[in-house]
Amino acid sequence: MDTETVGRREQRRAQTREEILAAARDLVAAHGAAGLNLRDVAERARFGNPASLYRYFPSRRDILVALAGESLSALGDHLRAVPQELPTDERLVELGLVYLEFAREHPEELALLFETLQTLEAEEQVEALPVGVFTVIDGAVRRAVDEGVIEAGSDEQIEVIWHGAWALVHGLSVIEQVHHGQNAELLRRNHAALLRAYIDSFRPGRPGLHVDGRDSPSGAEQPT
Amino acid sequence: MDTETVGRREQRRAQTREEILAAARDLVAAHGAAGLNLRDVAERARFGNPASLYRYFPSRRDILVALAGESLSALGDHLRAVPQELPTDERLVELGLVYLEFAREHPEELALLFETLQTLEAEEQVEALPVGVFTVIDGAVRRAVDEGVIEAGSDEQIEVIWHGAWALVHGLSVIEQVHHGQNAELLRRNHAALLRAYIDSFRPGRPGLHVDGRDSPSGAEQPT
DNA sequence: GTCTATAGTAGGATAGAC
DNA sequence: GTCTATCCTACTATAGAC
Repeated sequence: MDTETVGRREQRRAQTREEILAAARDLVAAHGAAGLNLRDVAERARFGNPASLYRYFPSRRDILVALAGESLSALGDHLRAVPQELPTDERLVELGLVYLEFAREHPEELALLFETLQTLEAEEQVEALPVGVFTVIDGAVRRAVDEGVIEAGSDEQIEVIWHGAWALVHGLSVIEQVHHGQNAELLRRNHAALLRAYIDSFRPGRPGLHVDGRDSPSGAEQPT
Repeated sequence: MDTETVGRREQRRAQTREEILAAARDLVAAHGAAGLNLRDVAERARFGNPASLYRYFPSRRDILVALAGESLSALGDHLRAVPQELPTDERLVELGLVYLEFAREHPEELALLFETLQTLEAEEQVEALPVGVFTVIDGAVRRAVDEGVIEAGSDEQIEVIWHGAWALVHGLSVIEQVHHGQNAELLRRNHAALLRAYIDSFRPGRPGLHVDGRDSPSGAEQPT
């Protein structure tokens, strides 16, 4: 076996895969994941017909999962681009705004990402997607705790806080999408203020978060 | 024209429409809106074939829009069932928990609702959907302001606060869906605590929300 | 590894009898 | 207003030549 030849072949192959995914990404951005069909992908990737795609991906679904992984990775790149040098609380706000910007520019990719997360079991998520991206947020919150910007007494509390932050930010992105006109603008202009308010609610000396831990038997009160 | 006869006919017709929607709702709950097809709807509504559906709805899409309207209406019923007598801040938390419960029990319907909101323009939203439901949340926040539980100086501020609350709650519902196992449970158990923290951040005497109003020229700082 | 051709399936919508 | 029958389109995926 000539390893160099194999290396070239594999590189070429990986490149073709990338081209297919790039074509698919454009189409998803334009028509949504549900509207993606292999004919268009083949055409856009300059294949004569869809059959060739099956040399690179075993099914349509695998293309979408790979695409979701790339989207998550891209989101991670954006988040990591937020300077470490920013004051910790401002950095948290900025991370949120970057997420919102990503959601605004790539709404269909983000929707695909959530759809994919939903259909995969926990272990499959780890296999198929670069879930390490989430450590960026976790790390930022941990730093805020270390520096005393926010107060948290346990890992679980930290987890709840950053999941809540993720929820707030993602929810804002969803609601921004369903609004049109003036209301959307008013809300968008106040995203940063809302993020600051959320962060402030965990500052030391506040009533704070009373986290109900993983092993504690008493659940929070549930309606009906 | 015998108005009574016409009345009966129309009532009968409305009832059949309801049966179709009920069938569609079950199928959407089971397989998602994207998976809904008219053959299954016809079968489940005890029609011999899909053709008859077109006497009641002009297209598949119209069925889905009508369904989204019913889902929003049902959500409104759940929200209105939260007792007015509760202390104002607890009532806000409870409204959030009820939303989360609804999202947990009817995830596909809620997804359809957002999908529908997204595809409709602002005026179409008002025409096709019972958007008055949103006044329940708006009203609850206004009462909190009147009672001094939270502080807000303008209608715009109130709007931002309740849209933020909606975002947080909806985001939590989405993130709950993509989590499996222990993490999901930890987060779910702390939903109420997160909602309380959010509400507390608008209590009087806090740094509070500095809302950037609809007509003010300066936007909040945006990343890059 | 790319092509042509096509199998196989499915679903929205309509025509027209009753 | 419900039925049978069917058109038409579209899509994933595979077979097999080159």
